[in-house]
Amino acid sequence: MNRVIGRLSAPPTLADVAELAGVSRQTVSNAVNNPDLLREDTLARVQAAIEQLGYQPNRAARSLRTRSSRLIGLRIAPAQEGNANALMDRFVHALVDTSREAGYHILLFTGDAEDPVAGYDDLLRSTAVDAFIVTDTFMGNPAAAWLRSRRAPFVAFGRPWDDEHDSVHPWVEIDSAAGAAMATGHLIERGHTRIAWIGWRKDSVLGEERRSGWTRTMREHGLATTGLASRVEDTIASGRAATVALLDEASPTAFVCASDTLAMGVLHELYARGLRPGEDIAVTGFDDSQVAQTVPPGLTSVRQPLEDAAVAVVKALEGLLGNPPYLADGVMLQPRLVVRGSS
Amino acid sequence: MNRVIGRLSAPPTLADVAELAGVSRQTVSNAVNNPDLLREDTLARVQAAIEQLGYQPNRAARSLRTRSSRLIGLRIAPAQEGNANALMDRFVHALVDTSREAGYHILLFTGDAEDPVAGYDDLLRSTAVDAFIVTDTFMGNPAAAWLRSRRAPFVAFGRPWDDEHDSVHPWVEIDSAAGAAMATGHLIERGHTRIAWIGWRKDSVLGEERRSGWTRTMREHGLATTGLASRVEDTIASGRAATVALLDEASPTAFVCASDTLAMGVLHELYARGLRPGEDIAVTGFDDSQVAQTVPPGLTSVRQPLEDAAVAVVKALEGLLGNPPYLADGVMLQPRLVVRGSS
DNA sequence: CCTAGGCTCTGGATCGATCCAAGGATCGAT
DNA sequence: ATCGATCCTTGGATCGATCCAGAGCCTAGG
Repeated sequence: MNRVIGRLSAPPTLADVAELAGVSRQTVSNAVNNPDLLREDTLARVQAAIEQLGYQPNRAARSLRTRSSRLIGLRIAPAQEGNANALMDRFVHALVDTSREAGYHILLFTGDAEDPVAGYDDLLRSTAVDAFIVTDTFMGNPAAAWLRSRRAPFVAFGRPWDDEHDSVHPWVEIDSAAGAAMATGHLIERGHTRIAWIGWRKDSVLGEERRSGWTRTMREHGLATTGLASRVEDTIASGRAATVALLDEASPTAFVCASDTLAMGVLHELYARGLRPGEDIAVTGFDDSQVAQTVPPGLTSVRQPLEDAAVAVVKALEGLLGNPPYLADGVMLQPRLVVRGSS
Repeated sequence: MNRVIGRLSAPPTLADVAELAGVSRQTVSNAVNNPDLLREDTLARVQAAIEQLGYQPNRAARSLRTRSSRLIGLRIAPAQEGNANALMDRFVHALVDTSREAGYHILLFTGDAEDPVAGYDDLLRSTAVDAFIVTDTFMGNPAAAWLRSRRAPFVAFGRPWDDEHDSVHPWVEIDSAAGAAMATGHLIERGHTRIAWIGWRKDSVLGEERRSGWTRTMREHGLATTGLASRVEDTIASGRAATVALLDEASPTAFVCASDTLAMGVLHELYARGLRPGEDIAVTGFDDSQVAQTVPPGLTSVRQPLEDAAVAVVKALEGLLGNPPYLADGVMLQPRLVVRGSS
């Protein structure tokens, strides 16, 4: 059976529109890009022709001439399973929405596990994207330093990770310490005094940042922190192990965790002991993941304003790619606490 | 303070390579696209020049000439919160990985809520992408029918949704009925006989599909289904309400759910009643979401082979975009059951 | 009446890669 | 030595949009 497979019929070009409207190509181009250069009646005629033919500029041709693709590269790290972090998903959605309004599309890519820079390099050299958004900067992301050395435009979601305070690229960050402080303050309000911290290992800048929010708030209220902190890997098993140790040695009545994953570790141990979160022991997480939203009785969690972050990122991108280019200031956003049954 | 903002220095062009290697542009082009047309020593010389300059073909120029962008459009629906479905995330990851190997990149876009076709139309008319991947076909997605009418190449993740058995586009689907059957069979093995079903409303084709897996398996084992089925919205609250009704009226000892979200509804009610999932009442979900993986004591769930699905989708795409184009057959993949504490 | 200057509009060149048709080199056979 | 065939290489045209320089028209001012 010989069946014709769908192929696009050739779309109309600028020249087609020009002919129909009885003007030159350049005039049509102006109608699209600089409408105020045209006389009113000409503009109307051209727009009618555009409408009639359903004309849209060919992206490849435009991109070739203007040397800009209106695509933004976003590298996505391998999906992690067995934890509760689905931050990226929400951020990507927000980003796609926001950048569409600014006339940009998001191009996804991955790289080798070995060479974190490979994917960036390819896209850069083939001039496939105008800029990048770099997300996991807190881990000392080598891609960012590399991009900077290549003078490639990019915006970091996360503050500059190195000592260089004189940052040469825009960044957007969410105030993690404030988030942890909120969670801690909330538990104190509820009458807790022995509040434990379960966070990441000391080499995580972001982890230490979040921890400082807990430490600060405890201190402000004259509460002791000694023996109440634990720093582990970001897995459920580690969170659970930390819970066991803390419960047995320091008998806290509440846990503030650096991630929803760790908080789930706490919930696992409570479940095993037949304790009820929110009634017997309070727990808070970080990220407001779907897990936090759905686990019974609901996990109180620090929600990051990813939608606002996306807006700020895109705004910074527009600055970078604008003419003249403009280097936007760093932006610090405030998270908020979503209170649920676990506290 | 006047600081130079990063701009890319102009990348080398084909002509640059040609000059360095002492050959013509076309020869360099052949070295890249049809290496076997060159004599061995010429090829080596050109490749050395390419290496030395770090040359990569300009995507815009290539795309303009060949009328193909090597980009695949993927529309992402607005992120849904408060449920447990994070299917898309895993699928997108798998897709990005797989399509990279095939030389494609994934372009994300969204559309208006009102006009589901708008985003497709723009990308199509501006020849921004070579093809689309359409994901939510089971809901009677109008985009698919529209794409077909425009003769635009696309692959559906999900079977053709309408009556037209003579499908004119490739599809990849996961055998939902088999998944539900697995879950049901697993519970029967564990000794359950009164196994309830909580699924989606009757107008969901996919929902009825999954339900049939439960019905069939129950029947095969001579078990009654009367009064044991419930069809509701895909929310935690609905799932919980259905659980209440079923527990009170039909006293099942196990629940098979059409989604992890509904299963979480069951867990919520069990939690409220002080019942322990897996010990007092067994529960299974669908999709193996992060929620299923992390909720204590773990939710048994049907895991879809999204990585395999991505591979099949990309293979079908390569067929569609190949020369000559080839219309791949529909592919049906089998899910597997991930057993956890809830059963 | 003439010209300067503003407003519109135009045609040719250009971006960088690939398609195409034809040119040159090489080789064996006659 | 000549010819044809094969293999490799080449310059010009092309994809569709935008940049650029300048042409035509009109009005205001001298």
